[in-house]
Amino acid sequence: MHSPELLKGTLQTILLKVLKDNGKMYGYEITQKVKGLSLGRILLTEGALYPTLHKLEADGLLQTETVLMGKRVRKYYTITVTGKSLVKERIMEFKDFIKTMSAVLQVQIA
Amino acid sequence: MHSPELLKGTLQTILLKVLKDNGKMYGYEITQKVKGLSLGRILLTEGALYPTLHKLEADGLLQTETVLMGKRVRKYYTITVTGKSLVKERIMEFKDFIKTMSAVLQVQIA
DNA sequence: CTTACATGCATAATTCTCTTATGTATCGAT
DNA sequence: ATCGATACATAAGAGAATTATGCATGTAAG
Repeated sequence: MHSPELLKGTLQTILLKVLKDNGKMYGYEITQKVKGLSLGRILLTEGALYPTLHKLEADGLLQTETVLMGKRVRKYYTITVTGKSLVKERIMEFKDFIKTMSAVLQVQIA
Repeated sequence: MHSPELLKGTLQTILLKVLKDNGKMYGYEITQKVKGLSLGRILLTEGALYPTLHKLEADGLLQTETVLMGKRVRKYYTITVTGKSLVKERIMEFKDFIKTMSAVLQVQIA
């Protein structure tokens, strides 16, 4: 994983986006999906993941559904309508951020 | 200014890069330069700027020179050789970060 | 002439977000 | 039976920023 400092502030956006694209998912599944999409570069830690999921739920951006798989508990998360509109906004902000940073650092993107 | 969360972790890189490109500069001058490059989107606060400059100096990435302008003190910063090689690395990391995030968020850059 | 804004540096208290550590527990493979 | 993967959760601590505060000079407007 590359310098994790940069990830700060992007976790919520990542979670919302992955849930928007993939429908119902549970925590561990999300970590694996993000690991895959990032080619192993983003490894979500549980200490960051679960509190953030809880916060997003408390804020009404995610809904949960607890399911028993055999003897194991699984908590499925689904994005809400509010969450969907927020993720759109966040991604636009992220693109704008990249544009701004590229100008400041004088780097060529893509 | 857009959501400042994203800026986290990029401040050191911004300062080093601006000093690398512009030679000797003082704190306030840096804030104005960054404001210009970012078209007013990145407004560095003093509470973040000065402690970070001090840290970069303590780490041997910047050198200082204090000058009296009339009755006012100005502290000029210059990037060191170590600083120059670090900023190169940091910018590469940043580009990699953008690439990774673009893959995760499924957004088109450029 | 005084008030406000820009220039210029600095530190302290607080907040936010994440890492690291810890705890609990199930499942499958060796 | 033991280890690694699966699965959730919280607490303590670190790091990097914001916000607030303090000090001081220069300059333009009213």
